[in-house]
Amino acid sequence: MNTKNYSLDNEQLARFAKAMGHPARITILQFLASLDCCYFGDIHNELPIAKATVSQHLKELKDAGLIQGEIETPKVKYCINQANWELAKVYFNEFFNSIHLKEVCCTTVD
Amino acid sequence: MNTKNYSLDNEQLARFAKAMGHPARITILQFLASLDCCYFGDIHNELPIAKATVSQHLKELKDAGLIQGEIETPKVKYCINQANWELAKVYFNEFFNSIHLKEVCCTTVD
DNA sequence: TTCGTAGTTCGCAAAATTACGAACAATTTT
DNA sequence: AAAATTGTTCGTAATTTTGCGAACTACGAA
Repeated sequence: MNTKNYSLDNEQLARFAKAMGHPARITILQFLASLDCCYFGDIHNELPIAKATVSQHLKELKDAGLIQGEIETPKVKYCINQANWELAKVYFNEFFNSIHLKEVCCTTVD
Repeated sequence: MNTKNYSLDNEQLARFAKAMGHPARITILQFLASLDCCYFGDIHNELPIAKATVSQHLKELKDAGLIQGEIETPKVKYCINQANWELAKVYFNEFFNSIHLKEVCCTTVD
């Protein structure tokens, strides 16, 4: 993204989080994961957006490594990328569980 | 964001994920959580970016509900919003754990 | 060969994100 | 009163994101 130095782990976690940062993409991931496997058209049917936009969201998920696609002419089959899915799961788990909150320090939420 | 209808849960999860979708914000959250509490200046020292930009990132985390701030003149104290932090934890856990992958369906990652 | 199906890519527009320096407030110190 | 400290807000710029329709590719069917 830029040349600022953040840890690689933080960059990877941010990349996963960013890919999940849109309701359409969350919906796609849940749908895909619940079926194990399906075609573009099935995904498009689940979403209230144009196919060009669905295609873009799928590309972003693919670039982030969370899903993978396979051409089965004339259709395109999509599924979860299991290895990276497990990786993301580990990253988020570590992120949330390595932290043990002790006290509330700020009382105001301005 | 727009008027498309996604489930409220998906919108909430996407909102949390989006807030986590930048390495600077991941760094802030980890730092804050490791200390329980600290001041703006401490956060700024951890990051390779200008204070105005840090302030913007803090605002986004606050808007997403993940942190909270309190003025302690002339400083500003920040900490994790514990209730929403737990909520996010639950959302991500459910998202990743409710899913049981069975088979690999796509072999190609084009 | 022409048509239909299934998706991707292109071109565009609007909006949001990221980043910075400068200006500004609010208090404390000198 | 003047100066220093601590952050936020403003104005601006560059880039990215989101979204759509239209054009395009690739294949199979009529």
